Amino acid sequence: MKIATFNINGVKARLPRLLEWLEETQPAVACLQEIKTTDDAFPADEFGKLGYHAIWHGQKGFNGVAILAHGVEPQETQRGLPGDDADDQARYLEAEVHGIRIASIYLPNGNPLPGPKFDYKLAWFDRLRAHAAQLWQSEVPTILAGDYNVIPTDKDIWSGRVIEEDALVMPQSRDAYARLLADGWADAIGTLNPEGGVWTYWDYQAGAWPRDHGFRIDHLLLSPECADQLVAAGVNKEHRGRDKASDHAPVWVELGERPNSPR
DNA sequence: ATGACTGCCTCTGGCAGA
Repeated sequence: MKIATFNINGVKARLPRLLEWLEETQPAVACLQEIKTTDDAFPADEFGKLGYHAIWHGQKGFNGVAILAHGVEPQETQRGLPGDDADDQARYLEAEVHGIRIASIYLPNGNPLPGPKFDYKLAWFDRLRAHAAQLWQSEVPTILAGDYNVIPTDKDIWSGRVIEEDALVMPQSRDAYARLLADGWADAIGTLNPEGGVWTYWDYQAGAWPRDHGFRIDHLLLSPECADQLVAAGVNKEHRGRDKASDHAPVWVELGERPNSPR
């Protein structure tokens, strides 16, 4: 079963690209971020034509997350990240699909820093870790998928020098991400590509795409029950090069019986 | 090279993104 995450940078502007990606790669579940639409304008019918059921958490103008599931209704388990009643940004949605709990996460960017946006990012990270610990205790197979807005190490960016003062690489951001991994969550792409060099984002500016000046900020973190089932993971890089593409590429994991696992 | 883009909701320019 393939589970994917895709920061689409506007579900309405990106709809043809998104639909063709679903048709071509056929993920069982797709987590979307930055849908940038209010709930009433979410194009659920278009996904329905391809057999996908959807839940979504929208917001006017920016942010917004969704979960699509092929042939089955996602069973929503959480809308909005717990831990701060004053936080009204649409950045977290969670559902159970085929017995797997799946979160679609759009972690705050955090720039500029220092300042309230960076503080919000770090506080959001703390809340995510606390909620993830609760999910862990439930022992339901879980995948925390989305745009974490963290470049985990210098192996995850084309050049470590270019954005050294950026919220994506600051030690506080990297430490917060590392704490999730230390809690036991497995970074699927990172685990299978220890040498690094895998990108999920290329800026629209400065010829970043044709020069392959990218970095890795979209992650799928797996609970042990899911990590044991991990057979492959990758990036649909080619989709980044198409007309009117998102600045992110889709990232996916394939779960199933591992051929070498003991019976 | 100090440059370079894109979407959104219009206050069609300012904000947000990364």
